[in-house]
Amino acid sequence: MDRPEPADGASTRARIQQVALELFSERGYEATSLREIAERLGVTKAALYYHFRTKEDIVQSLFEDQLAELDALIAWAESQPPTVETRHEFIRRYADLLQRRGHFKVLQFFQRDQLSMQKHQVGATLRSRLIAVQRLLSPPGTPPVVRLRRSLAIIAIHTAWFGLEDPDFTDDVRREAGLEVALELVE
Amino acid sequence: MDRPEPADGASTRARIQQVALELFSERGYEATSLREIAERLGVTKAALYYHFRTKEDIVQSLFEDQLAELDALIAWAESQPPTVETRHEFIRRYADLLQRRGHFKVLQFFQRDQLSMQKHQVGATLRSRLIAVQRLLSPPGTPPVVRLRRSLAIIAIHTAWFGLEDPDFTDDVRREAGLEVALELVE
DNA sequence: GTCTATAAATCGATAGAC
DNA sequence: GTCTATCGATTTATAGAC
Repeated sequence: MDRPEPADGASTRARIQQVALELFSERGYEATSLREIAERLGVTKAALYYHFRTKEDIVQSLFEDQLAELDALIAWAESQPPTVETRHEFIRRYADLLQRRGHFKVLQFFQRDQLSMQKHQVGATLRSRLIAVQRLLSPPGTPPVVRLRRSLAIIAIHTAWFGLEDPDFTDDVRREAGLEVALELVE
Repeated sequence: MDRPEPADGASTRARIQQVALELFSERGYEATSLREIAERLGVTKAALYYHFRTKEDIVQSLFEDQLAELDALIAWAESQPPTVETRHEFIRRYADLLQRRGHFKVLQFFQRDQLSMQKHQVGATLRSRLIAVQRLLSPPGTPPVVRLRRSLAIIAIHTAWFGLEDPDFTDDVRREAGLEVALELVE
């Protein structure tokens, strides 16, 4: 199944993914051409097509791991009673998920380029999962103000990671602040 | 300065703006071609160029009014003492601004297509104004957790308008819920 | 003010050599 | 696995008739 890894470290495939996420995050998916990705990598456009069938395949590969982990987290939460303890534990696990392997970078790109992502299958799927998270925190019948607060709990974690400009904030500060505010919002 | 208005109601210029915002909001700025805008309007592409010099001019015109009002609001807030009363009044005025003339629709488009908008002058300007709002609510020295809460106050108003899927929510419910949560977050 | 026609550039994707 | 070369489609924008 796996291709052999070259001795020079990151595989070309992984380097394409890394550079693509960089450029997509700077300019947006639609405004980033395969020529630009290839140039920053020092290869030609045609080389990309050896590793990915289409441009869409590249962006899809960026979301895959994160989507699988999010699916598992949602499945866990749906097996639990809808109590405040479950919501607290969900928030903690969601915050862990985002921090692991820089997953928040993919989510930041998704949030800032939502409209481009909608027309791709992986974008529509991630969107539906985020809606599932909302439904899970706010079952039918939850009053509007409480629903808004619980929506903001998730957004608090996102904002802690990529909504605060201050370069003084360390990863630890962001993590702790996001958790503290999110936990009080799902009370 | 003003062009005479045709008798049939909305000027062609205003209809271009309306259709452009619709399509930009559906598919994103980059993925929307002038051909599509022209087709939905029932005119040819060339007609658009009589009313707007470039595609960028169209999107710029969508932000102009809102940017001017936001500038005025920021100027007002900067003339006030940074007290909790000022923050409360700012939140109320900001909520009013968003509701007036459907301004939240433009902001919704901006938020969902941030990356496309960054490379246009009007997008960079709006972004800098939103950062100014944050700085205003959280002067230097504000602890991270408090800063996060105050950032979320603005986001609460945005989310009330275009972040909650429920079609049962009326404009009044959204307005009141947004205000209530935002006000408690800037305490 | 709107049209037809077209210029000039760029894009995603493919063919085939090496 | 990467290259050169190119195809076909689409884009923003313009020229000039009406």
